[in-house]
Amino acid sequence: MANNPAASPRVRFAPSPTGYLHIGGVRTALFNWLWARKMGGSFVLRIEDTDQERSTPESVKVILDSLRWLGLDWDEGPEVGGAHGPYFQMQRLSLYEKYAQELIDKGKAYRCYCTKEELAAARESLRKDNPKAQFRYPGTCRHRKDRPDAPYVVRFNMEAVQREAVTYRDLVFGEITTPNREQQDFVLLRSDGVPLYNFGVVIDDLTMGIDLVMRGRDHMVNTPPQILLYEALGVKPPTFAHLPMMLSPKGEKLSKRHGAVSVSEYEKMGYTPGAVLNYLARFGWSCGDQEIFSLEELVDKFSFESLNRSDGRFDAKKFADVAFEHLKEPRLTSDADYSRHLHPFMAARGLGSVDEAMLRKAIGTVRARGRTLADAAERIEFYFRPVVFDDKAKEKFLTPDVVEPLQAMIACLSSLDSFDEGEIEQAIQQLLASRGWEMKEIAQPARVSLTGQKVSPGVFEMLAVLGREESIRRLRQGVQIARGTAS
RNA sequence: GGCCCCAUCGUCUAGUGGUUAGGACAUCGGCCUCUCACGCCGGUAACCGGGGUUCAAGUCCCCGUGGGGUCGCCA
Repeated sequence: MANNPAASPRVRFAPSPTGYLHIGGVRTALFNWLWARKMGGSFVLRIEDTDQERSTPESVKVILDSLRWLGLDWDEGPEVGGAHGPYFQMQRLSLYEKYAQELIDKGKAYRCYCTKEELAAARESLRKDNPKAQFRYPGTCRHRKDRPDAPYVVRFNMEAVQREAVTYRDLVFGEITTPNREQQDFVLLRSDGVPLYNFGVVIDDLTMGIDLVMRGRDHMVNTPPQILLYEALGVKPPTFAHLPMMLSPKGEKLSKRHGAVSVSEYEKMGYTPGAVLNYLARFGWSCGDQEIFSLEELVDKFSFESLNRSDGRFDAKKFADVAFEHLKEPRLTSDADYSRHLHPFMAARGLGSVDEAMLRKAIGTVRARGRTLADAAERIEFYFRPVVFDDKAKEKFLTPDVVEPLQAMIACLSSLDSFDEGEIEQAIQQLLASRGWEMKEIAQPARVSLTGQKVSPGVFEMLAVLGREESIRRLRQGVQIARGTAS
């Protein structure tokens, strides 16, 4: 691309606090964050709370918490402050007022006294006369010289724009040209002085020194009027980069109808932040054939050249696989991180405090099995509580004929010097060889004794995690059941 | 409908004029094996259509077609 981004960019993520943090929004935030981190720039968080109908403080908290959980830290914004604050638009109203006045003074904007009702009526009558026509504000108040004592909005004056079209170079899509006849005298300030999206964004990006605006392609249509606004103010517009959209599996706009779309839902399902970010990063961006990335790798490898232009469809199965890959690989989720992320899921099962050293060893035995943290917690809990027997498992595998092998196993384990997995396996294999038994004969009885279930990690690795004392205790219990002397 | 954008397996994508069109997920076989997994091996599967340009086009151009975005005192 001819337009090179600045060396030390100032980028921003500007969500509106009207609900949860949408994964599409996370992807936008991620790409901005990656670029800032890679280039040593600044990632600014700004809250666009000008929709007073829908904005709530709870949503602000949810969004901030989600970003923190993901690890997308912001250099300036709510709670951390910064030199360009405040970072809530509703606290910047005087700024918008000031710039609006400047535009009015220059003849680039004007007060419009038309009421919503009048506009709605005009829209309606046009629709009746010519259903195909598109309503545009006719500029009724453009040249009014009087200043009635009535509510007004401030509108941009397209008449003051000389050029026929706006052309800009998008970092992803290349040169984009939009004819100005598509624009109209759009509203800058509402009658209550609160700015509309396009005006608020421009004034904030300008005053916050944002030099690269990276956002979803659904905003591409906002770029020309925003550029017109920068020009009317006599300043150079930032560079723009639009991202292809993430659509639903059916190709529609992604919404809650299509499953989980809020980050917190993935947190609850037991996906790690790294996995969420990984999946989202590979959506519209690629790096050769590599699929799995750590956050550090993403920072290192992100570039605009490898951003895609076409929209894609969200694929929950692929996402689930990425989540699993991250849990399997200690490089991506260390034992410490695994343990930390697993904690809430253990707590939910009443295991809020377990021995950390044992937990970490246990994690090693479920990494290749637990597809989510929730799943892992379920698979791991037997280590930390008395055995709960599955009736069918007990009936099928703890029968009188397994008493002897189980007892031999107990004796064998009792005689070991150390109790690590390798040594256990070696000793048991020797036992099997000497008696002419096969592993498959004793594996299920041992497994059911140790876990109560038919499905579990490998017998040797479980013994090593449980330790000699607990292992023998559970095996003895198995023997008792097999003998029929216990139920 | 106007304007803007996009177009490689079902999905995410590699590919920057010359490839048996590669990888991943999903799917289907098989192997490994103490259960379940992991892992490994292999199969099915794609350049939207039509015109150009070129010795040569998935790659460049044009036109269709299809899909998406957007047309508020929402963001």
